[in-house]
Amino acid sequence: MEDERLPQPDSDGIDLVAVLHALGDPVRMRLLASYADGAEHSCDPRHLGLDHLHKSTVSHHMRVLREAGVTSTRVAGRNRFVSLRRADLDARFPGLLDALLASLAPAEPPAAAEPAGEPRTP
Amino acid sequence: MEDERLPQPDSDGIDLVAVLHALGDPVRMRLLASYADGAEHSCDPRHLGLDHLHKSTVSHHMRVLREAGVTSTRVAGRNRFVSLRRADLDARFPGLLDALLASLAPAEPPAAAEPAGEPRTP
DNA sequence: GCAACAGTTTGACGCTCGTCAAACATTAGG
DNA sequence: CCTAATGTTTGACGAGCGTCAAACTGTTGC
Repeated sequence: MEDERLPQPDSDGIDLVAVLHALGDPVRMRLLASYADGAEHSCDPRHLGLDHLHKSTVSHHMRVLREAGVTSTRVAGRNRFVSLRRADLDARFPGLLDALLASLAPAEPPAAAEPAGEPRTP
Repeated sequence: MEDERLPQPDSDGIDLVAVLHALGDPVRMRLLASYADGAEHSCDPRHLGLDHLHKSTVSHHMRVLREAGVTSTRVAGRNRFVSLRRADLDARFPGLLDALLASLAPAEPPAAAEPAGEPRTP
């Protein structure tokens, strides 16, 4: 048994209000931004830009996201791999995830038109 | 002075997390559904399908929505007229409102194929 | 085995939230 | 004026949330 998943609501059991409530927190929104790449992520706060938070706090937030149906957690050995349930969310709330992710990443499109004189975010 | 508005964040001051937090409550989501028609609505619980709630509770919920930038409240005499800030929300979070409203009204498109035997919502 | 690792669970703390009830404006009508 | 109508504000209460710290579970590697 190397591919078990932590308990989560099934696709049509995902409730919109529960999703919005889960996402109505800055930390969990940051987590969503991390998961937006579609890849699997560990739970270590340092891998998530959340150094300032205790690991039990991060664990709590990830449980909230999972129980709301936003994420899925795969258990492999002593690691947990968390990923976004994009297909399920898109099926149940078409366009919602796209709108959310587009809204929280507004500082990217210009693609570095600067003359490389002073990199602003090294 | 008959067209004053209660304090509200200006368009670019609307925060996504605050909006999601405001909408992460069943009562406020119901209010959003009522406001989806774009019209102005009174604050009376009985006009909003919220008979079971005290008017002060409804007043509180509407304050939360307004302070999050979701709604706007116009004061006219002893009435308050609340409406959705659709243009501002669409400008700041394109597609979000449409996705939300589409997701919470999944029982309408068939256009009443019933034999009109029992009108469900008189 | 055993110690280090990756997360979870439990308990505690302060803070916020949703709700009601009562008191308080402010306006409209007789 | 006095009263009714429409909401808002304040105070109280219980429930839930976000955070940390410490104890715990299960896994990997030596």
